[in-house]
Amino acid sequence: MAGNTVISTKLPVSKSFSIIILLAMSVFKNYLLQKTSITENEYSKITENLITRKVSKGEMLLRQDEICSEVYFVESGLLRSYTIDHAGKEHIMQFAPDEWWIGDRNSFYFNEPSLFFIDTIEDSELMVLNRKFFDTANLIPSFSDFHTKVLHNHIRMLQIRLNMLVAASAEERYLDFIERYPNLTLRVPQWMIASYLGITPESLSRVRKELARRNFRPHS
Amino acid sequence: MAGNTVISTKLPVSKSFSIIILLAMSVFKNYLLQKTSITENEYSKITENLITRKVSKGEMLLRQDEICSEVYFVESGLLRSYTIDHAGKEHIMQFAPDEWWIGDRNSFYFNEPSLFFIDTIEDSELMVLNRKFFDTANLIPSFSDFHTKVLHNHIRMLQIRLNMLVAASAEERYLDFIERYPNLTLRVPQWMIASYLGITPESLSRVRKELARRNFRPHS
DNA sequence: GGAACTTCTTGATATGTGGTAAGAATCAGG
DNA sequence: CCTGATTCTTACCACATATCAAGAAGTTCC
Repeated sequence: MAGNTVISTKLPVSKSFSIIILLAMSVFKNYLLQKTSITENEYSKITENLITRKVSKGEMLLRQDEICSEVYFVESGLLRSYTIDHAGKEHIMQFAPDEWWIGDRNSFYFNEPSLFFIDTIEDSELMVLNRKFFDTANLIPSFSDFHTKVLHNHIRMLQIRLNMLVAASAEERYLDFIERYPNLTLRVPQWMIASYLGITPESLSRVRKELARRNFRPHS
Repeated sequence: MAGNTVISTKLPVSKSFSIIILLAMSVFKNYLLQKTSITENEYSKITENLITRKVSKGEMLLRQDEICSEVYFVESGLLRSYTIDHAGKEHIMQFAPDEWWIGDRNSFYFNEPSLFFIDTIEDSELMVLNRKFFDTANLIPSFSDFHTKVLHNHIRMLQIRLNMLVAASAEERYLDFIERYPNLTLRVPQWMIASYLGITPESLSRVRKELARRNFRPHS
């Protein structure tokens, strides 16, 4: 991966040092220690029975109507969750690149059949979080607070998307997407972006053509 | 209200007794004692500085770009939250009838400018919940757990709506709405339901006409 | 390196929902 | 109870996006 290449080039000592440290611990550990004030000890304790899982592109991790018994923290790679409607069409609910969480929170929390499918768009490494992890970790106030924050972030994302869907045109939604997720724009096939935006791939292609005609350049 | 009328009719002693108790305490107290395992003492403590607020139909409680510093628990009445797009059109995000919560959770939690407006559709009585209330109440594990549950419910509602918007036609969304919220269907003006569904009032009128033509009867 | 598949584009046409406008029905307030 | 305001309906036309179909470009894999 990119990180390894960086190591082998000459860097100021302090910087390469910190990168080594970062590689030495798991992405999840680094993430949690940074976002919360839990100690290394506490981290070891709550994660002692956890496993990371390598999944290759296209693997399915959750199907509609199954109970979601694991939430994933993406250490590397890219996942998506999506529904399939009665006409057999997919509708992407969420993308989850590095350092994002993915899972059907309702299914996980309420033990209900899941509304959606989850699979991988790229080869990925996941930290697999089960109910026991959340039960234990939530006893630590710092984690619990952070978890509440994650839930609020999720609500925000959903609200913004809902509002875009009812208030904005396909073109506006696309422009919003590439501004909000510039890296996803490059990593994700166009038809998936279309699905996320709630339009067909053909329509997105036309939107892009029209933007090109008007000489639109992203990030300029 | 309906409850008072019931009292004056003859009921088995135990039932009328419980109704009197219920009327004697605030709706919010009854709700919390029922949904959580907090004690009366704890309830008194966390609510000692709270006020209830009577608001008449049409009053605005939050405007776009303001910081949402209060979350409301609806004791009676009906509220809505909505955005206004660049063309000046309203898009209803949520209805909040009796025993629902309403507020901009992100604005409240992250201290950000709110995305939406909140006003009353009917004369209402609200329990006004401020940050201090949540800070104190969340120290009680039973409340904190329940609050997490409320957040998950909110996420579920948003996800289902998002999915309906991208996966279902206007007619399907309307049928889903009247099944999911039969009482709202009667209390809320049709143009607001249209707004909630993401269509124009004219379109909803046509959807209903078409359903009538096909002899559709709700709840049959 | 070529075959098979997937993705993206483009054109022609269809469909669902929107916009405008007008009238009917219903509601609210003095 | 009457008057004005709001809500709902209907008709006609417009427009955004969907659908279908075909071909081009790009990717994957043996």
